[in-house]
Parts: sequence; structure tokens; C-alpha cells
Amino acid sequence: MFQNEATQTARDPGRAAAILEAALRLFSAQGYAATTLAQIRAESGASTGSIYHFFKGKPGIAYRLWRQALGGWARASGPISSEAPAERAIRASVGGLLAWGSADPALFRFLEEVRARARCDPDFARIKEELAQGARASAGLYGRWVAAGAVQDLPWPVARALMLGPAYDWLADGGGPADQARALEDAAWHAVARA
Amino acid sequence: MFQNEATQTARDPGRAAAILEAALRLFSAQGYAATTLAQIRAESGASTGSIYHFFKGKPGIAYRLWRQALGGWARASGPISSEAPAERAIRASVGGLLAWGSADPALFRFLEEVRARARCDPDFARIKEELAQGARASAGLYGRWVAAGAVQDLPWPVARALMLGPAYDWLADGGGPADQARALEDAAWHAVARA
DNA sequence: GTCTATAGTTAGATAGAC
DNA sequence: GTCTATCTAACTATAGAC
Repeated sequence: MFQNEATQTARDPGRAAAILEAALRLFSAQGYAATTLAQIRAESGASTGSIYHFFKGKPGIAYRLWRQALGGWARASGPISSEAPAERAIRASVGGLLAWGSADPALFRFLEEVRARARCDPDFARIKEELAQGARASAGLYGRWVAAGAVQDLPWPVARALMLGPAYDWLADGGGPADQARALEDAAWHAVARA
Repeated sequence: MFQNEATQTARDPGRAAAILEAALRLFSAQGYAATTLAQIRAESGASTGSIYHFFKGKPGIAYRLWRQALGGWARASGPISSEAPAERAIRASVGGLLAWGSADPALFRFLEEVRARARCDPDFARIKEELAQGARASAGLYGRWVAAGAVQDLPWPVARALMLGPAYDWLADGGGPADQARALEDAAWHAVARA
């Protein structure tokens, strides 16, 4: 307030968002490493200066998009209490991934790439940490379901692979109709459910 | 023959292979796009000239590594006749992937990246074609199993996701002990087997 | 077959005007 | 907050001696 309109020539409503959208289009089409700031500039209409004003370079853009992706998945999964029964939680999580990934394939593809490259790319150091934290939390939750006798006693890497592996693979391949997604959600539950 | 030793100062036994090995180490650690020829030069000890003598730049190296990967997987799966029973073929294929991927994690990680980026990266145009060909062949084979009543009547993308998705996910996460691999092979078969 | 040298581009990042 | 101009570094690929 008390600010002259002339001193604030153009405003951000759109600028930062446009940069994110342009970057996502490029990341999902060519991959993160192969995308240059020059391309983001051209695709978004923003200038170098604006990009560095809003983000800490390419890694900063990637981090924000990654948070967007996690948020989208979580929203599509709905609220999952940590005391929810195993079947409800697993179906919500896998179903949420399938629904969100189908609705926003570009962001899903970016999530996939980040997951693969976070292991080593220093640009993703912070993401790597948060990813490991999430994995520990999930493993703990699964362990409690095992103790409660709700699911098979599988090592977490195996359980995770059985539940999420097919969904990731199907989405990475381009997804498909909703009934296929439903079949994958069913399969995810039955793969770990107590026989 | 009839060739003076002096005219052939040093020989390839090692040169081309060293380049491939160095490139694979770097690709699997940093990703294809993030790896530069300068790094391959330093890691392999070869010079720019040698690299371009044996390969058509970075894409040429990638293609050769990709063929190596397919060969390794196929060898680990053993001979699979197209008339083999569904269970035998599926167990061999998935088990082969798990065994080979566990034994050569770097090459597996590279295979994963190629699969993800072949869709768009022009460097992988040839790989993309051959990948599509392989997918058509697999889908046809699965269709014959369906007709024979050996497996569930699932769309190929779903069947593929159920059989290979968990294996890919587990290997991408770093793999694990052999009994976990065996559990995944079992699950792959039961996920598509006729109930 | 292997090398060095270098051409020709393009990368990410900063400075400073407006 | 947005821009242009520019720096420095690094890239891929080729040329040509040995």
C-alpha cells in the first residue's frame, strides 16, 4: 500500500506460475537435465531476470514442481488418517496416484524422473532427503499393519513394489481408461492383503 | 595380415570396452543427459578422437549399452520358446530381469532411464522404434495366452504393469536379497494367472 | 587407431538500468 | 518486478598430425 502504480509496472499474477508451467512442459517432454533456461525463457515469455527473481535457478523450479506433484497426489488420495484401516489407506493412496497421474500426466512424468535421479543429482539433494523421510514413514505404517495382521509380512521394499510398482509402470506408459486404473487399485490391495 | 606392427601402434582390445564401461558408470550415476564427453574421456582414459572413432558420439554409446542391457536380460532369462507355457515364460522373463538387474545394477539403471526418455529424446529415436516393436510382440504373445485360457483377459498395459512393474520398482530402489526377488517372481505370475 | 588443438555453440548465472 | 547485456565456462564435434 501507499505504492504508486507506476513504480510497479507489471505484476506477478501469472509470471511465476507461467514459468512453472513452461518449465513443466519442457521437463516432461525432454527431461530435466536436457532442458535449458533459454528454453524456459522462450516457452514462458519471462526473462532471465524474472526467473532468478522467483526461483533459485533450475533446481529451485524443480523443487517447487516436486512439491506441487506431492500435493496433487495427496489431494487426489483424500485425507488418510494414520489409524485408517490398511485396505482403505492403500486403496486411497494407489487410487489417488492413478487418478492424479492420469489427470496430470506431465507432472507425473516429472515426479518419476525426480524419483529416479534424486539418488545422485546434486540439484535434488533436498528432495532426496525428504524422499527418504517419506519412505521411512511409509515403512513404519506398513509395519503397524503387519503387526495388526491386516497385511502380509513382507519386507517394505517388496510391499512397496507390489502396491505402487504397477501403478507407476502403467502411468509411465501413458495411462489408460478408468476401468484399467480400477483393476490396478484392486490388484495393489490383493497383492499385499492377508491370504 | 601383412601389416607392420609399427603401423598399428596400439590396439582396441580394451579401448572401446573401456569407453563403454566408463560411460555406463557415469550414465548410471548422473544420468545420460548430465554426462559429458569430457567426463567419459577422463573416466575412460580415451581421447575424443578414439571415442568418435568407435561410436557415433554419445547417442552411439547409449545405443550399444542398451543392446548390452537387452542381451543381459535375455541371457539371464534363458531360452524362451514362443510356444512355452505362460507360467514358464513369465517366470523366466521376470526372474531373468530380477537376476540380471541385481547382478548389473548400473546397466539396469541405464535401461530404466532409456525406457523413460526414449519417448521424446531424439538421441534415442532408433531405440524408441525397437522398443515399440518389442512391445507389440509381447502384447501379441500375451493375447495368445489369453486365448488359450492360461492367463486373465487383461489389456496388455495392465498385464505388463502387473508383471514387470513391481520388478522395475524394486530394482530401481536398489534391489535386495534373492528371496525378495523370488517373492516378486511369484507375485508376477499370480497377478495375471487365471483365478 | 590414437592423439591434440580448436572451431563453433550454448550453457548457467550476474549486473545494473528502468 | 522486469528487463537487456554480458561474463565465464563448458559443451559437442571436426580436422589433421602421427
